[in-house]
Amino acid sequence: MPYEHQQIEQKWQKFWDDNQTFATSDTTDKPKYYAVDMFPYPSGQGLHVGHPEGYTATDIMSRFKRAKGFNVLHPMGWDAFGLPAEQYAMKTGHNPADFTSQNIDHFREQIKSLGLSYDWNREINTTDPSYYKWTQWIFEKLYEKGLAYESNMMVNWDPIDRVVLANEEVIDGKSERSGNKVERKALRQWVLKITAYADRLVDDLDDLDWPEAIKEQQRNWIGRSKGAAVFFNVDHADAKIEVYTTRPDTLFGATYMVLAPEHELVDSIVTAEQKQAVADYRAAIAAKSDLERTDLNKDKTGVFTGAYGINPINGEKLPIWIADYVLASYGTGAIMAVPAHDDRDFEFAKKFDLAIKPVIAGGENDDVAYTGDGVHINSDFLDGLDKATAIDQAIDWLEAHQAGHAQTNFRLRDWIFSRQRYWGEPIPVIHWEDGTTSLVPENELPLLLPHATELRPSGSGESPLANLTDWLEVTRDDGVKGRRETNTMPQWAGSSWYFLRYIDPHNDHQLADPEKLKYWMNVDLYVGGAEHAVLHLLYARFWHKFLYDLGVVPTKEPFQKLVNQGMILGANHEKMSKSKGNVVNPDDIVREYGADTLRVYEMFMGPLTQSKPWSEEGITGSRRWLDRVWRLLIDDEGQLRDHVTTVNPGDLDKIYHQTVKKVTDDLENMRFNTAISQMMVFVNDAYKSDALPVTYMNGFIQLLAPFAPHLAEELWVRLGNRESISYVSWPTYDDTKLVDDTVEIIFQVNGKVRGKATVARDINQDDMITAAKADDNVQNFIMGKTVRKVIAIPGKFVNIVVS
RNA sequence: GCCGUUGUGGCGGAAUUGGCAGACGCGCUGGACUCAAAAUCCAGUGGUGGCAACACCGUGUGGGUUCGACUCCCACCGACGGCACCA
Repeated sequence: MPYEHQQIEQKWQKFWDDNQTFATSDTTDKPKYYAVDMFPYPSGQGLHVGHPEGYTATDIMSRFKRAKGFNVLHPMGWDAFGLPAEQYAMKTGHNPADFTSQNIDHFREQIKSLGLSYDWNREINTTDPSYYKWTQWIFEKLYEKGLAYESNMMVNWDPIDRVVLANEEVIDGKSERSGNKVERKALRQWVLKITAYADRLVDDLDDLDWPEAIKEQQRNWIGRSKGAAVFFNVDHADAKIEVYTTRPDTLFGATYMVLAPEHELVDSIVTAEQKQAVADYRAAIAAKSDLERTDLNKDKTGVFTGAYGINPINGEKLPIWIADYVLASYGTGAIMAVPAHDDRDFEFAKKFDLAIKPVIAGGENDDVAYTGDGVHINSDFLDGLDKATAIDQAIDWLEAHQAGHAQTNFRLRDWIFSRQRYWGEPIPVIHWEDGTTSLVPENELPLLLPHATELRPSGSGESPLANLTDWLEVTRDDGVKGRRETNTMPQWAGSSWYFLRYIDPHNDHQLADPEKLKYWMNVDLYVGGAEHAVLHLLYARFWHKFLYDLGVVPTKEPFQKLVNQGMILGANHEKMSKSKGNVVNPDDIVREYGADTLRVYEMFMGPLTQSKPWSEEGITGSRRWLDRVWRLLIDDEGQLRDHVTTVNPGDLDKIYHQTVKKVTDDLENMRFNTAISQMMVFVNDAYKSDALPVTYMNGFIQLLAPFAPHLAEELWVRLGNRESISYVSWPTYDDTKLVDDTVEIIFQVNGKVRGKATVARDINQDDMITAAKADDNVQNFIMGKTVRKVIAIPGKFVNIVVS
């Protein structure tokens, strides 16, 4: 009887369901292990072959840890708010809730067909009111703590989808999602003060077991920079300009100043003669998109305001310019320019013929700014100092003369949290006609998203909720009328805390029980794509730290260990896409080869973290191996083969114990590909053996079970064991079985292998050297030469150095 | 431009601490089984030379350290990802 994957996989999936094999208890004295997948957006496309990769990895770890005696929490859920559903609803006239629910059913069915050991009792859905009640609750807490505020902001506006995008969602001036060109537009927005947590978000990265690349991306994104604020008086005016600089040591080299065109002081300092030029320049800048101001335009522009600033350190008059290479949104929107030692200032100074004054020795070349370290010159009390010392002394001087102070700045901006969309969590706020704003009372949460049969753009830039009058308009007991907030939350909201809800998914009076949170947090393993390096992972860390400050969660960080799975590419080494025709549908693979084959193949392709191309031959190879495992134990009639026996002739002792050790070690380190290859070696050896000791076969099937759980359950029973392998304790190995009495040592001459010999394991150095010198081929290479040195490592090799 | 990752047979990849490069799989070649084929089982398979023993070359390139380097150091080249006037 051949290996019939369909029948076997259905049988065991039903068994796990019927027996609630993977339902997780909160009350146990076992150590815990919490493994989470980045939950998917249930798109209409269904599952992609990339999904099972990460899911299989966490599933293998979960099954392994169960067998190792851990209480494992391994849940799944749906990140189900999002723009595609809204767009589809607008097109078809359906409600997003209805087909989102269909999509979820489809996703769940597909995921279940992969044999993943989720506790489905804990399934969560961000669009479920009992879930988003708590998303809204967190928002209210942020509001109460002053971390959620309204602001008129220049936002990234997608004019076609009519949505506001976060900076992170804009790539090369286009919407990451729609590809539409993004414009600047001023809109009232809800903003979360993530910058209040900037320092902690940088500092706490150090203790996390995350890929260095991701940590570095977050550090760069937050962009902490240390420098100084310096105050410049404006000549003949009652105004003071504050600039930010990381190089206060070059203050003596400042030759001009620049304000961002939007800077609030521009109007008050501009001279009559320059008024028109400045107005023209600002008008020209306002018409430009962000893309045109940055990426497309490397050529510097600007105009002189006619005003002068006074350098506090030496009283020099510096012309004040406006230029768009200075950003209003960073620092104070004003800089002191030191063209001798800053590339951008240098370029600007060259173009507009401004003075260049070196204050650091080392810049011999007049064609570029010298940005390196060196001895300070032309700098009065800083002369002769190096960069670090000069920075410290300059700051001391500024502080002593009330002309400035040390200052830390961040690139990170506050998080624009509102979207002009229907299909998101309603922001639980009411704007009253008396001008006040209030939260929806906590006991009235969740504020339900009203059911809408037909979604239409409001046309005003507001979300479609603005059309739903019944929902929109409210009246207070005292007769004052109000209007609900029509903005909804971004998709990042629900995904910023979902891993907490799995811990206590049905709690209706708390986000989650603190005792349960204390037991389960942190997440021990979090697996997902690297595309979430700064978006989701930064927001989730921010909310988590906020909840930590509130005392809601017991840990400072949510995810102790993060692993990014690599991408599965098409067979042509390119990213899978419909247009390239290289998409592989997991349903087809599961049907034709089975979920176990898909799992084994995706884990065997290469290291989890690496991108690797799909191969049709590869998947058949994995299937062939599972067939081989089946045939090793089961004969053509479907009976256990006779050579599976209780006697042990000993020929598999070493390879069996080696395999247990290697697979165990590899699993601890998530090296799934090499674990599988070791099991292949074992099977190859087992095929050559006349007798297969049943204890070894049991142990091998246990090693296989995390990878190919259905097949393993089936063979486990056929080997005469009681049903269900999931909680049988993991096999152990015997160190003494790993070593032979004899070892093969190699003989080298000048580091090249010239011979080998099998010798007793405990041979001493002298005997090894004697054996080496006696070797015929070694003789050929040392004869007639002087032996300079002999290196002998017992049990490994002898190296004879001759000349 | 800056930051990060990475480079090994025809292909995916292994080599955990500086110690036999290429485990395992795919592909290919040969053999067994078969009327034949497929499937399966067994064996071989980095390149060059040689009947062979074996020799020489070989981990992106060029140098270096070392008895010994895929592994460590320096310089460079290519691929991928991120950031990109952040003062």
